[in-house]
Amino acid sequence: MYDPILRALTVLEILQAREAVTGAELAERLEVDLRTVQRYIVRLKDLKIPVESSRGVGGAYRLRPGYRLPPLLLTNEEAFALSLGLRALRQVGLAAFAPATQGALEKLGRVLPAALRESLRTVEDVVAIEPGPWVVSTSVDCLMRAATAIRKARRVRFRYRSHDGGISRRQVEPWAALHADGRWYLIGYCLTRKAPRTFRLDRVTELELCAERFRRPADFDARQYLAERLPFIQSDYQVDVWIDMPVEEAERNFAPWRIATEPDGDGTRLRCGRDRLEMIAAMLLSMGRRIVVHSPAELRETFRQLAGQAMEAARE
Amino acid sequence: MYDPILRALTVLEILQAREAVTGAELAERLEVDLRTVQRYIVRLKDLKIPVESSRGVGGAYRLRPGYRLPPLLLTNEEAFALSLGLRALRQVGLAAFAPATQGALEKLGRVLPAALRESLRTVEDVVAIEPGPWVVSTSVDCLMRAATAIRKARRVRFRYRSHDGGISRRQVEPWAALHADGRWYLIGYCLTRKAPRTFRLDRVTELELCAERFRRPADFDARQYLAERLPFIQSDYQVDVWIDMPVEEAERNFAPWRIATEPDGDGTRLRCGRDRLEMIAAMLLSMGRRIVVHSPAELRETFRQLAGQAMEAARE
DNA sequence: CAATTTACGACAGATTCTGTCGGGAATGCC
DNA sequence: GGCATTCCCGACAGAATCTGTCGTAAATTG
Repeated sequence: MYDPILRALTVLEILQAREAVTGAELAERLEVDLRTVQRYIVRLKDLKIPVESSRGVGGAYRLRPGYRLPPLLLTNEEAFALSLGLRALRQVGLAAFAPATQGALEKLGRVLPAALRESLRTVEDVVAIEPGPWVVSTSVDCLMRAATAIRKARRVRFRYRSHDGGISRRQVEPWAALHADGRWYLIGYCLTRKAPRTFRLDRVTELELCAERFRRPADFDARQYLAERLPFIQSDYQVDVWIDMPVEEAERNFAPWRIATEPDGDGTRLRCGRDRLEMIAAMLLSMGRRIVVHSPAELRETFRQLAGQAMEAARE
Repeated sequence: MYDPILRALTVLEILQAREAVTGAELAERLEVDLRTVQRYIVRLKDLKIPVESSRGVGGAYRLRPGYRLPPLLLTNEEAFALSLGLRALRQVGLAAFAPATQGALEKLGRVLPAALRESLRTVEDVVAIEPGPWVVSTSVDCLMRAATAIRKARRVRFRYRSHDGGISRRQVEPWAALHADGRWYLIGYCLTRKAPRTFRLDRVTELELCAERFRRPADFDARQYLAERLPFIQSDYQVDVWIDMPVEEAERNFAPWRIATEPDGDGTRLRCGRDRLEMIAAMLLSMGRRIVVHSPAELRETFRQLAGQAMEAARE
């Protein structure tokens, strides 16, 4: 065989695959004379390929360490975003990703040029992100499985702890995974309850993918669905009050807090589920508007108590 | 120049660097005839290098996608974390990073094996993150400059819009950048005011690095500092009340909301800055504990009003 | 010091490379 | 359908590189 181009590329290939290789080994592999091998080495060196060589006993040729992996071509901003993004995972309750984020950062650092490695280090050393106190920790594995099931349109089954502590087994056709207000939610059709349901992923355990597939409802908008359902997530009380406030203003004030709004005369009807009434009552008071309680009856009692406390505080 | 090995490697190099390249361009670059270029292409194909070619208008040579860059060795979890992290940037007010995150995702996709590319796509297609309504948008450029200045211990100067709307120019020795409660803060020594200061990055414009360097205070703990200062950030009122609640419980309830706590007899002294008193008054009421107002005087009036409103709501 | 490995110039015969020429296929646009 | 543009390919003869052999040398290790 007499093919110089092929041989040159073969030498390069062998050098990338082996830690070290002797001239004799290359000669045998290429079926050429040792002198010819030496010439190929010189050719590669001429071509700026960093071949290193050592003489004497144990002597051999090597490629300069790291040469085998070329750089990943990211911009400075992209590198910054990747690094900061890994940090921001704590903000969505996924601090458990820490080992993976550390690993990813190290590996990225290995394939990026020095300048971009600097950006990674800047985020690492300088920037801090504090998750809010309402952020709930969620299993990384659980989220990843759920996301995969959604993508592959595969049913899932899991144990679910509802808000009152009861445990049940569910089988679900998962439609979407979404993070809001510090919690991860899984939305889908619950075959166990025969209705669409919203599950908090921090209450899900033993989530497994089933073999069965399903067809997702067409035009399903997860954000919209959750925005509508979230006010009524399982709670001890269903609150229903009227407030003397135009619906546009009410929307602005209440919708972000998962309180459903609906026009009602010249005011607004507010509805939501809550486990405790003090917070919602206090919040309504802070608006400084007239309020009419429709339900629950306990809410009137709560207001009576707040009134007493407020009078006392105002006195002293 | 007559050097076939060099030419073969040059063709390969150009193909890796360019999306597509015509025979004419290669011929010009290599200073050879078009026919020779065609032969080099055939040689590379013979050597199993996946060169693809198209004829006619817009015809050119390309390397098969993905061939140009070897795989980045990430685990599935790491790939998921990287992708989800980019999504989570919206949770810290950095939606403006969107072009960079898109670019980073595409580039990662190019260097990852198909299975991991699948993980990237899963996050892209399936997972949603909704930032809370209190999250404030912040300039990416501003944050990156600030972070760089901190790392290099370089002074910065910028225009600052304080909470009451006043504009001032500041020169600062930046110590830390930190995200909390939906906002980015820059902590440092303000040379203009001759004291440590905390700035909200969304109120900073025209931030530039200066040539001067500085020495950061030893053992500066940004988190600790911010936790202590945040309750008293510029506000219209400085609230000071006592609540009949043990300090441990008070810590649990109030510290997360940027309210400073301090033991006081068998209760707790609470202090914080606030622009409006209704919310803090309502929150205090919702604790159902006895309250004593130290300041401001207006807070007593606020409680009186809340009492009236609560009585009215309890009635009907 | 001996054995082992890399390093290199010179020479003549062997082999590849190159431009030119002529002919063809595929694609997109007017 | 015609035209312009791009890739595809065999044949030929002269130009250029490649190869093994030979002799000589440097560096390393035990």
